[in-house]
Amino acid sequence: MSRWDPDAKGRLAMAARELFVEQGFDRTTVADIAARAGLTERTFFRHYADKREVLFAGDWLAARMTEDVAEAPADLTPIEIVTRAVENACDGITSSPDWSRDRARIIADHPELQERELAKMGMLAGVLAGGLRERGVPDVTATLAAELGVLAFRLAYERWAGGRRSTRMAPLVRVVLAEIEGVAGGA
Amino acid sequence: MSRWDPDAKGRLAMAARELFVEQGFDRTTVADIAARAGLTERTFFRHYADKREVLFAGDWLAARMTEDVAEAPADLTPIEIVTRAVENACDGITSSPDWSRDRARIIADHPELQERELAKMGMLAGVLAGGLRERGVPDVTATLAAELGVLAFRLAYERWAGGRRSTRMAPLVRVVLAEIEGVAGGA
DNA sequence: CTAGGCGATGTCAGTAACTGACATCATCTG
DNA sequence: CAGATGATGTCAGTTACTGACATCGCCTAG
Repeated sequence: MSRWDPDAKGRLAMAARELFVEQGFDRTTVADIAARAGLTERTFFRHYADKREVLFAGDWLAARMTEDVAEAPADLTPIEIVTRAVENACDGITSSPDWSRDRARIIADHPELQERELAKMGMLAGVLAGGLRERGVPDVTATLAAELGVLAFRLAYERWAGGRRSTRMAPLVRVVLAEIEGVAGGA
Repeated sequence: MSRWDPDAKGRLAMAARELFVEQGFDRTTVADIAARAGLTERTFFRHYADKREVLFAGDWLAARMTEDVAEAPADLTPIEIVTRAVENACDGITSSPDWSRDRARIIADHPELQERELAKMGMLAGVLAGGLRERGVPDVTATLAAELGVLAFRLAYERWAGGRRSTRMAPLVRVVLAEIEGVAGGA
C-alpha cells in the first residue's frame, strides 16, 4: 500500500475512517491519514478539498437522485418523484450499515461535521429541485418538494441510525412524510 | 477605539462586517479585524469561537424563540406556535434590513458560511422542538413542527433577501407554509 | 526501442486559523 | 492603599490548507 498502488483516494478514505474510529476525528491529523495510506499530506488535499470531506466522499447520492428524478414516470406528482428518489438513496446507504452507523456516530460527536452533513443535504435539495425544474415543475413547487424530501430523508436517517439494527430505512421516509403532512395541516 | 474601550465584542463584530463588505471574507484575516477594533487576534478568539462565528453572533434569535414558544396560548397547535415564533423572529431580522441584506450576500458567496448558517438553523430547530416538548408536545410532533417552521423561515429569508426592499418578511412565512402544505399533500 | 508527453505524486515553503500558558493592565472592593 | 478579579496582551506552538516546482511511472508516436 504505498505510493503508486491503485485507488489512492479510496485508501485515504479507508485510512481516515479507521483512524477516526480508533482515536477520534480531531486527534487524527491529515498527516496521520496520509501516512497510513502510504501517501503524503499534500496528496490528501489533491483528492479531498478538506479534512472533513473524506467522510462525505460520494457524489453517488446526488448522481443517483438526479437520475431517478429524470427517469420518473410522467404522471407522478413532484413530491412523489422526490420520495421515490429518496427511498432509493436509502438502499444505497443501508447497503453498508455498519459503516453508516459508525459514520453517524462520528458525525454526531463533532459539530463541524454536522455542519458539513447539513451542507450536503442542502446540496441534495438543490440537485433534486434542479431535476424537477428540468421536468417543467414550477420553481417554487420544485424547491419545496425537494426540501421536504430531504427533510424526510434526514429525519429517517436519524431514526434508522439510532434505532434497532433490523429496522429498514426506506419505509421510514414515507412514515416521516405522512407525519409532516399531519403536522403541517394542524395550523 | 482601543484596548480598554467598552464593548470589545461589538467592536469586533462591526470591524468584521466592514472588512467583509470592503474586501470579502477570505481576504480578511482575523488579525485585520482585531486591528481595526483596536484589539489583538487572541482577544478575537476569546469573544468568538472562530472567524465565521462573528457573522452569527446573536443568541437572541434562539432566546426570543424559546420565550415565544413558552408563552404561547395553550390552545394553539404546535405548528401555529412555531409559526408565530418564527414570524416574530422576522421582525428582529428586518429591523436592520441593510445589514441583513449585506450579510445574506456575504454568506451567499461563501460555502463555509452557508454551512454555518444551516447549522444555526438546525440549532433553532432544536430550540423550538425543545420548547414544544416542554409544553408536553410529543417528541415526533415537536421535531417535525420545529423543522417545518425553520424550513419556512429559511425559505422566507431567501425570498426576502433576494426580493424588493419594500417587501416585508414576516408574511412570507405563512405563504411558504401554505405552499408546503400544498406540496406535501400532493403525494 | 526510445523520446517525449502526461497524470499522479512528492517536496518545500508559506499563510492563517486556532490554542495554551503566562504576563499585564484597569477596575473594583475591602 | 493592597489585593482580588476580569479583560487583554504576548508568545510559542500546532495544524489545516495552498502554490510552485521537481520527480516518478506509464503510455504512445516515431
